[in-house]
Amino acid sequence: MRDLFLIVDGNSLLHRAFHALPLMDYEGHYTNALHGFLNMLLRCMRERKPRWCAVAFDEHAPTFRHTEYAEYKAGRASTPEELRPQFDSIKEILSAMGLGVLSLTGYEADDILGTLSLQVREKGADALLLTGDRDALQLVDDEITLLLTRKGISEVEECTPARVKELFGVTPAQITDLKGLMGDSSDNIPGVPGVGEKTAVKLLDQYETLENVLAHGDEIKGKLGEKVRANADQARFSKWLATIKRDIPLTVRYDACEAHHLRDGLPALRKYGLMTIANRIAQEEGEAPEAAPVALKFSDWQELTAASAAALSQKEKVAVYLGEEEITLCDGQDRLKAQLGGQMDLFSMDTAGDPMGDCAPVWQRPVITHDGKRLLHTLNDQGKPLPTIAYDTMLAAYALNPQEKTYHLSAFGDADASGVWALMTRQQEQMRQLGVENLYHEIELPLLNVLFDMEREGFRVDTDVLRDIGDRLSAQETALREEIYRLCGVGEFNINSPKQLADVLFGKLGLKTGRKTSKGYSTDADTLEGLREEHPVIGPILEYRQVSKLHGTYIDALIRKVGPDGRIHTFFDQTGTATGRISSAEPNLQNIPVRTELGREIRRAFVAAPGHVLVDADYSQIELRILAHFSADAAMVDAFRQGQDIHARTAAEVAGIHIDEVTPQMRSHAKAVNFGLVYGISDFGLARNTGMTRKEAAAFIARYFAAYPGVQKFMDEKKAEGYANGEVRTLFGRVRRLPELKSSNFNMRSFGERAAMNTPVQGTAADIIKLAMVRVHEALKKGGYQSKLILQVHDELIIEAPEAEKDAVAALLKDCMEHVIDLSVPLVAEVKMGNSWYETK
DNA sequence: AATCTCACG
DNA sequence: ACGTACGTGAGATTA
Repeated sequence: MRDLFLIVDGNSLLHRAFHALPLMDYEGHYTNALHGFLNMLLRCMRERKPRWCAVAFDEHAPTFRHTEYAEYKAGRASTPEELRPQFDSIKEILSAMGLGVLSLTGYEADDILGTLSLQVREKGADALLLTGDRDALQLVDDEITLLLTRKGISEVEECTPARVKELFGVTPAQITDLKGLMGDSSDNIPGVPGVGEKTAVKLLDQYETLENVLAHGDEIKGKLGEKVRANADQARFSKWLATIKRDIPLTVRYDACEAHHLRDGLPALRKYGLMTIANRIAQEEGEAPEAAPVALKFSDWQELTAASAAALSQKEKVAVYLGEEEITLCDGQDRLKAQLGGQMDLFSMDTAGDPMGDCAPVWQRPVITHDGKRLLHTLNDQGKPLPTIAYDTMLAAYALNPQEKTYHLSAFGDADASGVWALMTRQQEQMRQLGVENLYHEIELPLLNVLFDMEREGFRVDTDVLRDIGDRLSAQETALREEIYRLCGVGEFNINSPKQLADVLFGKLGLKTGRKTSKGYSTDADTLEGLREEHPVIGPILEYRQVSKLHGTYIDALIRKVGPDGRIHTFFDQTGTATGRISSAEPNLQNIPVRTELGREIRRAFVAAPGHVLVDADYSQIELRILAHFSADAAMVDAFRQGQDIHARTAAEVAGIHIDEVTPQMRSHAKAVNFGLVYGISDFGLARNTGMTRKEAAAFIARYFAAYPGVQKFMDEKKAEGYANGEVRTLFGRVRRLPELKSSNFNMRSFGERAAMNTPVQGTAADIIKLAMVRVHEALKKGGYQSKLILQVHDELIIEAPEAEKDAVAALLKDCMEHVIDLSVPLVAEVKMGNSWYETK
């Protein structure tokens, strides 16, 4: 088999990858084109196994003169802001992989493809071209094959001379002649006016080349002949424009294009956060993946035995990583490994009946983990002693960037204990530089243990209550379903299907349509609410939606989650949100219904254990208080210091009246504005939520800012800060990066601006309640209480307390929450107690 | 797997 | 002019 040289049009492929993939960022850098490009390139190399590979790029000569050529170039769109830096990155990565990176001043990538493919053929090898640019089809012959990307970059099509003939009706060599005649509007090539594809193909069929067509111009009859003769020069120029150069002064060192050193690119790939690609290459090279890009020399892996574990447990700190199939330990020097299920594994780490035996001590040491909460659960489930988590690389990674797509260890390096150790050494300096050490040490790390305890405790649920409600909901569902079919009179259909429902409402019943979705017309509650008066079926549909949602999400699903201990153990995700909030999943206990009476009934099932009560405290208006603190706006600070009804005060300020004169409607609008402020206000959003017109909303906002100039200043400052630094911060220094602000897309930028205004507020609230949780947890332990924190819902904490402790614990909880930090306005927590969550509202 | 809808703060 | 309120998770349908 002949050797193969893969030659890639870097410009074409990178552009296509950029537009085909959504923007993603890694610590403020865009890498979407890198991802797409490398995946495509590596897939191609895996399939075709070329001996050499080179990637060509445009390198424009500086233009001094205004030439026709420069004019033609100007017709092309310039490179987007987010893509430009990715060109340097890809060149760096490709060079590191030992692949050729080719460019020549004054020439474009396709000229390099043209010239190099010819040189390769002369050398007696085959050339394989990879590009998304159909112009390159002219280069195809029996020894030069072209792979053309399709559907963005997800597929490639192999183009042989026969295929070209099929597509264009001419041979590859005739493509330039074809373009000379018919032109190409996408490339600003004029061609001969009035000559289209059909005519051009016919002419070339007869005369073979453009030159021959022109030479026999007088043979061509009628209007066509006139046009060809009149535009001969323009046709020649067009052909020249369309012709890829095949003789540029290019010298390629083949030994610098050998495609067998991909592994050398691993550090560069990791540098740009391209972990999936790096890991795949490491795996393909059939070696243990390389150590993380930090100069740390680990000795070889040793078997984890009683003796070696005991030796390691003498060390001050040990990194532990619990993999799928193995557990690994590392102290920065030695590395131990054991297969789970083997003789010496996690589950025999302590000698039965002798917890201080020679294996156990390793759990008595402070350990370094990646997702220590998970390790604690595993050990706890096995009845093992629980170590102190001295450092957790997952939480540090979150403090460094709360917007990673995943926090799996493999996304940061090699997935074992030595990877954890190496990651830690890297992060410590990074956290110092970013100024998030305090956030990490004082809030995130201590919170890990609090959340572990909360997950372990769980929330007691009375399934009889749930089943009872479930039965009632089932009956309602059936009745409503029948009523809906009757009122529609078009037979049975699936009410849960937005598509079928829209067909019935907007098609068969002819109701007027509202908002559009990507598939059709929206049938969401907002839209239907507007149609309530139009047709009697709307009411029952809305009710049916509510009932079936409650049933499906909060009855059946919840019952399945109750454990043998009669309690639901949620999972608190400490690395899931961009703002610093925690989220709850499997099941989500942070969205249990409360806003409607029917839904709120479900909270009757969330109960305290016998002899216990629930102590529930929630912060009053914490986000607006934070806004008052940040903005130092006199009127807003004053309102909170005086303990006024903030929404009524807002209405009064905006209307310029006394607070006692505020009507319920005015208060409700003011409330909507206050919500809007926290979300990053816009007239559009406010109008959508209040039913005002956009103009009215804009006027309302203007009056608001006139009354609260400090708030306006704060919003402006946050936006400016976002643009200047590419990030905003919370009161505790938590960082959120805002790459959206660099986008050329208006909507993306607007989104970035709203996030710049919202994140400091929402994120500071998250910081505050997290710190309060750490304090409450600590205070309960110190006070010797049996009471346990069991749930957090963003601004609300729930403790399950023995009857005897309830009053003391209620006071403790309120005190911790209100005094966790000193702001310029008071923090207020309202405490309620009851036997069920329903009763604490 | 993506989309729509809706539950919460 | 553009067209979304911020942050989440989950179930059902559809592709």
